[in-house]
Amino acid sequence: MPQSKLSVPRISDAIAETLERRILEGSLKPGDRLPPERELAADLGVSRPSLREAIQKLASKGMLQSRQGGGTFVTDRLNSTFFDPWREMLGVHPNLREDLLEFRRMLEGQAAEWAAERRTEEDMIRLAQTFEQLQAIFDSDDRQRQAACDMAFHQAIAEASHNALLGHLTSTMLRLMEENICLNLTELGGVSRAFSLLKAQHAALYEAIRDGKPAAARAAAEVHIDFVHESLAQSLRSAARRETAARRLKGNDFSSGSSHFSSSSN
Amino acid sequence: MPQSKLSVPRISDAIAETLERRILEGSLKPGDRLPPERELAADLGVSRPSLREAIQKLASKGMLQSRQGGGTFVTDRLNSTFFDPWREMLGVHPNLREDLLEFRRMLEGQAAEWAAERRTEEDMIRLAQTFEQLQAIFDSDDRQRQAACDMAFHQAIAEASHNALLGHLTSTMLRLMEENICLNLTELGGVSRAFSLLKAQHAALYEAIRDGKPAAARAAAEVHIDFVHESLAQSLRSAARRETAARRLKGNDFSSGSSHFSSSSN
DNA sequence: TATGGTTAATTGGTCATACCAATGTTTCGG
DNA sequence: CCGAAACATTGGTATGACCAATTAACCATA
Repeated sequence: MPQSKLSVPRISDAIAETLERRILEGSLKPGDRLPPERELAADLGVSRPSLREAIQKLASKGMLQSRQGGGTFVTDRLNSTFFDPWREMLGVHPNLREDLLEFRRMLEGQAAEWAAERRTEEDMIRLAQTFEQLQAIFDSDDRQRQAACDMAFHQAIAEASHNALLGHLTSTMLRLMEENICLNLTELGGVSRAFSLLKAQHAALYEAIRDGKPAAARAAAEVHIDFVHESLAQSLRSAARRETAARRLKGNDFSSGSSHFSSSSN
Repeated sequence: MPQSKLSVPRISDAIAETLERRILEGSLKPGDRLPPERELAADLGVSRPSLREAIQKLASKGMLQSRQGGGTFVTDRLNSTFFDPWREMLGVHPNLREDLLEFRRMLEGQAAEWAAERRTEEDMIRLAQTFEQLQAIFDSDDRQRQAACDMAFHQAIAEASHNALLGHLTSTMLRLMEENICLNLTELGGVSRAFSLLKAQHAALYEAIRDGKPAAARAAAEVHIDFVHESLAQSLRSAARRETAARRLKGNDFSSGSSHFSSSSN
């Protein structure tokens, strides 16, 4: 039993590390097929379940992918996702996106309501600043800055609600949605009417808070989120359409073992 | 064309998804220990190796961690994303408790409303179980179990709302308030009338959800939290009085975990 | 020869069982 | 009351087997 090195820590971790190193070193190139599990397990001197656990680990990191009867392959996109669990889950479970937006609707509605009740002079100064920046930046094409200003505005509202929990959660949530916001703004970029709608919604929200009208503020916030929700859904649908179309064009190819670098990028 | 569908749903993936969902919804709280692998595998109707592969996946995502001989635990990393800083702050700034309760009012109100709209048969079964346990346990004197049942009841409502974020946050928040709940129940222990009030509130909440009345459910939840809020405030006041009196008699002592009202703004 | 279908080997997916090692609990002796 | 030893629990690893999907080889037919 050759268990000289891999014994004390978990074997599967050691295996995963070995494979990961081979991949990163280039010994296993993207698209390559690994040796059969039985053979590889024998080579490494471990049992097949242990090897499989290691493979599962790497597969869940997106570095490997297996096809039953086909083999296990090194994936070609190494870039993404070994980050925030929530972030990853948002990608994996699209229904969580719904939950998140629904949750955000509640959160921002409540924040707007309380902000309209409780905003101080200082709050109003900051709100006015972020609001004007937001309205101004929408005339540019810098989606990044637009998203940043949008987040700043909503964050200012949340803090004007003077509930620390609400402020903190809003901040966390906005960070979680940053990509979505950016995507959404990009998608809406072509539609100038959408932007004027957004500006109107922000204005309604701002004025309701400024004028101390809680119910109106909550309503404005909810209208805004509903609009975001709807347009985000449209963005995703059209993105899905594009992807389907692309897949239809591309067809399928694959070669065994040897180097075959046709185009096939994402 | 062989198949363009999913490449056969691997059962380890299904298991991982199940566990993941339970964690996100709060059924498995951070810090919880899962059942033993053999037992859990039997419960899920799968083999232990498959279960282990699923666990490895989640472990590599940082959601679980295992100790040989000890068990497998849900990481509190998810938890800390939202609340870790808050736990210690709550000790230092008691005024944050106000924010927390206010926030809880919103959260549980919304959860009750959605639960009344969306509860399934399974939800109702679990709700009925936890509800009956809760009503029964209030005749005993075991504050720990009372608090546990109370939390289980509210958690069941949150999960019946079918919003993963709401479920997870409720779970986290309840854990954060566990001490308060215990303290509050102890304080109310002498007042038998208070307990009957609590039972009535729980009953109203349960029945509103059962009968599918969202507005009534939200109202019942808010009434309940308002009552908790008020009695908790009284508890803290009387505790503070006792402490003051004790200090006057004894000089110094470190009372365990009691509240020191420091100034602190905001 | 070329094409289509069938067969057989390869390979990942799942399961059952056994044993080892670390941990936690109980019990017993001091 | 305390500490150490015995025991039970639980995750870690290994072996072997069988199933299902894929791939490649083969053969029959046009």
